[in-house]
Amino acid sequence: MILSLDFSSDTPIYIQIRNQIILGISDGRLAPGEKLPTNRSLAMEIGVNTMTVNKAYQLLKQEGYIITERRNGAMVSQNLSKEESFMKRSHEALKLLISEAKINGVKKEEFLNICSELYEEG
Amino acid sequence: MILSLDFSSDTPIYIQIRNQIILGISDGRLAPGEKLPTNRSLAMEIGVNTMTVNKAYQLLKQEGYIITERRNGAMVSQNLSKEESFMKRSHEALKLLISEAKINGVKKEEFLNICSELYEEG
Amino acid sequence: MILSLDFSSDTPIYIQIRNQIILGISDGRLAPGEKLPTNRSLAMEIGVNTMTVNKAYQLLKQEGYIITERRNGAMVSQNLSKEESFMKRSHEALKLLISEAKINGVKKEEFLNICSELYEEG
Amino acid sequence: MILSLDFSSDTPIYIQIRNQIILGISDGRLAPGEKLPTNRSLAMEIGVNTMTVNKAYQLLKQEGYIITERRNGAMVSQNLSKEESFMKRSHEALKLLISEAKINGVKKEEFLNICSELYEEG
DNA sequence: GTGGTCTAGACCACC
DNA sequence: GTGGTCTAGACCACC
Repeated sequence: MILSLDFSSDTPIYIQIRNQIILGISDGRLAPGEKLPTNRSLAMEIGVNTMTVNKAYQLLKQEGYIITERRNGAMVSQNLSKEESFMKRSHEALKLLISEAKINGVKKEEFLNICSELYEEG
Repeated sequence: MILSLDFSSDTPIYIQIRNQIILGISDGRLAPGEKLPTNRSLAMEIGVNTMTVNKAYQLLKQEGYIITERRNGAMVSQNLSKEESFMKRSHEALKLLISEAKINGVKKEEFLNICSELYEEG
Repeated sequence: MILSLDFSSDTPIYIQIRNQIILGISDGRLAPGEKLPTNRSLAMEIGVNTMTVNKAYQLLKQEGYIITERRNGAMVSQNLSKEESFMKRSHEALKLLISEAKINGVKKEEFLNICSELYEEG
Repeated sequence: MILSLDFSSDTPIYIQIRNQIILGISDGRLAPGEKLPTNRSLAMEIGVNTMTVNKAYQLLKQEGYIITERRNGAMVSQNLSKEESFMKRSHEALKLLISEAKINGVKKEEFLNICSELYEEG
């Protein structure tokens, strides 16, 4: 799995790493139970410090997307949480995105179609 | 129009101001062509530095949501439909939200229903 | 407020800092709304790296005990969360402590008395 | 006696083994004088290294909960009452738990009731 | 001035 | 060998 990072972005690198891994899980490039690269190897590969990778993994672990074991490294969580609270948490962000879409003249049907396609994609 | 800010949030204040104004435009509290408060008066009202308001306005201007004229201050843009720039900007964020929803077990129908409701709301 | 740290302990320093601050809030040495030292000043004072203090503050923030603002530094949260979920989270740790007490011949009344005293203390 | 371990927990395996054995002694599943499995058999059973079991046993021995003899393997200690050493060891942990409970709005009566129930349980 | 992020190293506990 | 912690620096965004 290849991570595409933008070092000049405002989004911190560890957040970008987190986001990329979430996208990977969502579209199936990373399967539940699959091992992730070690801190060191991923850090080497993408040219960042191990602390930065560690921070991303800590966040993903805390969010329940991965688990880390001292002996086996990190792997994608096997029972992804079906967390009811998720939509509550992301409600505000979604509301903002939809408001922007509306202002930009995106009709409801159109917006739902885009969402539908993105959902199918991965 | 009242802006609700959370000073202890991770989201920078100028981004919060921007977001609130976008929500206001979307739900009709701010009409196209309507004048926004001056930097100074808004800064006074919400208790922040004028530079912070200025930064929010600059961002909104750059995104095409408002127009600023030296004489008249800022006002909501009157032709707001430019789908393409929006979809380019927001595609990534929407994709991430949908990916997270999927991983958390939110079914497509359910997600679209929520979007539909939020679209109707404001 | 003075923090007593044990650098030779197995408990990581950032956890010790967190624990000490929780104790301080509990016994009133730190009042809700009170400002905490800045990362830098606390780090200097106790002779650790700013990252270590930062990690402790991040944890306390995430647990809802403090809030951090970029401009004002960190302060004790003003509405401490009355979180119902707390006893659920700490149930296991309490169960273990009580089991140890029992094995060591501490009678129920005695244990409750100790708890009662500790509760009054701070 | 079955040990339930969580390999993805932050708590080291040898500590989890120790804790489970303490819980077992407390609720009577393990009686004073009862023999514990050998290092090797327990290690096999739960799928860990013998060193890990050994470390747990060493800790339990040091805390006075079990006795190890070269010939007979390990067994639950027959005289388990040494209040003082326990209270010294656990005082700090209990104090912290109670402080957190207080901050989270758990009243003293409520806390004592929960302790009382847990004490009866096992 | 503040918190937040990041680097290039290092050491340690666990297994 | 692995993740976790820590240091001594540095720079940046925000305000």
